[in-house]
Amino acid sequence: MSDFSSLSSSPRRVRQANVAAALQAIFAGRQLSRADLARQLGLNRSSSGNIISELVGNGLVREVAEDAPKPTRAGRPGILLELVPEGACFIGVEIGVEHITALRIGLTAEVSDVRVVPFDGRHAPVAEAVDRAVAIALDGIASGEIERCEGFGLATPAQMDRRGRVRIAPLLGWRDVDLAAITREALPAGIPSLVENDANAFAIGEAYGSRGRQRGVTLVLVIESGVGGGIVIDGQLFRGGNGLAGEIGHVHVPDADCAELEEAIGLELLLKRYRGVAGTGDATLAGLLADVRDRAPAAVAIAEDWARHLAFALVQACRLVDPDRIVLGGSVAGLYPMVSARVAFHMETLQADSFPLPEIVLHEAAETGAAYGAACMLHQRFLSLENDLLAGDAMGKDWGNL
Amino acid sequence: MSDFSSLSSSPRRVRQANVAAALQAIFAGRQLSRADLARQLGLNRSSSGNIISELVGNGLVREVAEDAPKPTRAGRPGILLELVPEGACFIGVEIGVEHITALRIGLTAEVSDVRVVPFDGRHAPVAEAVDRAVAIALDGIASGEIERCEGFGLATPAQMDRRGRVRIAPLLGWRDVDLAAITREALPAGIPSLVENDANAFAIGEAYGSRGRQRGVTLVLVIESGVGGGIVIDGQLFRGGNGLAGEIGHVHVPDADCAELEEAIGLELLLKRYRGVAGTGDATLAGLLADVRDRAPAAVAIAEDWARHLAFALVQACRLVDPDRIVLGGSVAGLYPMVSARVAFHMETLQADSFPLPEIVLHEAAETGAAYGAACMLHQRFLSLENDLLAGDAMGKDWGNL
DNA sequence: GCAGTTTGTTGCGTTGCAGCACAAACAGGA
DNA sequence: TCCTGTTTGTGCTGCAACGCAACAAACTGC
Repeated sequence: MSDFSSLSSSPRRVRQANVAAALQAIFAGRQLSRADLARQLGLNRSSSGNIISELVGNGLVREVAEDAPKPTRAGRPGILLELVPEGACFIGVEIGVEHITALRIGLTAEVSDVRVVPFDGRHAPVAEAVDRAVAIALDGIASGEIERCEGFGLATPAQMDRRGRVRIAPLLGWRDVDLAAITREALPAGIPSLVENDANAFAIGEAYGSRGRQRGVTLVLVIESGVGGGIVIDGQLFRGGNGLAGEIGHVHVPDADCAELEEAIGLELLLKRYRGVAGTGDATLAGLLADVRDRAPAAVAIAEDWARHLAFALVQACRLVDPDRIVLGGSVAGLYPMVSARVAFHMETLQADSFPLPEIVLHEAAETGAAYGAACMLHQRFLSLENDLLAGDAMGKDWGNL
Repeated sequence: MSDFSSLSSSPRRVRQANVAAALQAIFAGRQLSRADLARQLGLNRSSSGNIISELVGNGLVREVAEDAPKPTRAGRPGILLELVPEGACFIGVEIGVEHITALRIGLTAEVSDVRVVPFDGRHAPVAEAVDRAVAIALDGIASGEIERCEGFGLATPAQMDRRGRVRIAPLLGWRDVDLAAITREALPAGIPSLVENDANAFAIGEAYGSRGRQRGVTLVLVIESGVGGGIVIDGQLFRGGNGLAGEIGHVHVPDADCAELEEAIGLELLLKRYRGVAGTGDATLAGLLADVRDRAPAAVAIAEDWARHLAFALVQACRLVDPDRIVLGGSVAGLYPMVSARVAFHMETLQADSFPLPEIVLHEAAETGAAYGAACMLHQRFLSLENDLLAGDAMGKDWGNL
């Protein structure tokens, strides 16, 4: 039976919606006056002021101290408002194959602390890994301000449904575990938690980093040993029916010896081919990148094949998903800037009709991307249904895993 | 600059949202009592009754006349409510290559009138085609009740952006025309209009037909000479960045002589191969279907290749879009029931990991699918921001093309 | 016939926004 | 320097819409 209650509203919910909209608008605009806010929200100035006074009282919003850069317009200048960075904090953690990465963001979604701890994810039972992640996060990252902590997000290279149950995580050796429940139990009571696939989290983080939800469709690829992917539509993660949408790594590419994109452009094949031409044993990604940069013919040939395969898969994705932007992340994506022209060439050749090709960009700070994205998902939730702080009752606080 | 006004609310908007939610709930549930509605909407019974009395006054909702099937439960039985089919009407028209199809649906989204008129779309200027479509719709379909007409939707085999500007329509010979504007001008003032790609409209219609917006992801294929496609997410059409999402017809399939799905499973190749084996000249789709049904070996071979290619493309789509359901429409899809086992077999083989395959269904009534979908899009809009009838001002009535 | 249950309606109270008025703060011109 | 025009922030009043409680009505089952 369908539930339409989310569509209906009551006076309480009206206020809740407006408070949330106000927070999102300030987050997106960085600095706004009460009058600006009223215009953007379509509210009266008096209502805007009322909402702001409430948020200031809660310590989430403050007036900007120095008002030096007066834009010198006619009329009384407004008092600019901004989010208080310390007003809330959100923790994002990634359990990877070799590291646990933990970081903290504030209300402005800027990173205030990062820790990267070596961790052998290949031989770690679920409970142990989660306990370790929680310990790193709570003891190190959020030591002083657990009372302000509004969420704990966990990103892992695992295929899971939208309720946070892991179907399979080949890299970590997990299978059929309820990661959401395990995480919930490992945390102190009262901290909302969330678990997500690492590529999906990465995708959200990339789209979210630049000031809140932006319109449009973004396809994100994370290229390491495997190739993960995620799709973000208007700032919301698109999971598909089984939480597997965007899994571009398993898309077919036409080649003699490798059928899937993951095998064709992943780290393994790259190093295998590089070992064949580099001669000496220590063939690393850094070495390959350097050789390509120096235009060593054998390395360039490897890179051009990489570009061709990548372009082919991207064109398939454009036809099905039609993204505005494609973001490349992961260490192997470092190859892209040197062959971006080749990628564009192949894509244009394949796109028979002259349709606008999406913008392709390289993501920096790829190491912390997934953890940052997990934190951003909590931040996004906090700003969209900000309520319990104000209303006092617990409605909504217990948001499942989604 | 982003606009957050859609997120904020005011008493006016509260009522508007609740009225819309009520209409949607009644539409989805067919027959509800005031108390049922209150429960589904999370409102008080008094508010529910208030909203209903307003809707009854507007002629959109009525009490069910015969209350014969008493479910005999404890307590006073509720008075069931239903939508008034004649409360509003929506017109959907498809301009095809050979026909113009026009139909009318009422508030219950059931078709009340259909006309199919021969029309040579290959040599028709835009303005002429649109004028013809409008004439058929207004004179024939909506003759008596134009005052109740709440929308005119036009579906065409054209690639267009979300503002209704056609980039190119190869089958109709159009290029760079503002179809939305032309349609708006061809209509009498006051009738909201909407234009949409035919495959997209078909997709919406399929997902919408069974009682309002349903959750989940549906991928729709329309297989004729070409292969069109559309994606519906939670009842909303997903257009992608340039309005090209779901264009599965251009996905690559690995084969010697045809590179794209459209060529591999479209009508042309099918008939070409069938001509080669059937001997005599009049090779039709109906003949092929009959031969396959009779297990004629040459025809079965053609059908099995068709199944293999289709399965390959569907698996690619599953990896990127991950739909819950796949719907096959168009005349060529009639081949599917005879080879569904082959399709399933190939898909399972390709899906190395044992992930749940989506349900695949055949769509009936494919001829009127696009026109019906266009009408459904208007119906959907009417039910989601039903306002001007009640509020009196024109806010929202002028919904652009989207 | 009576207890128990569910429904539809009415009146009252509360919440939250809009509209209006007004003081404050600034730019520009006489 | 003063005055006009403009924009901002803040009270105050009114209104729209919902929740709550109470009650009559309608039905089942014992």
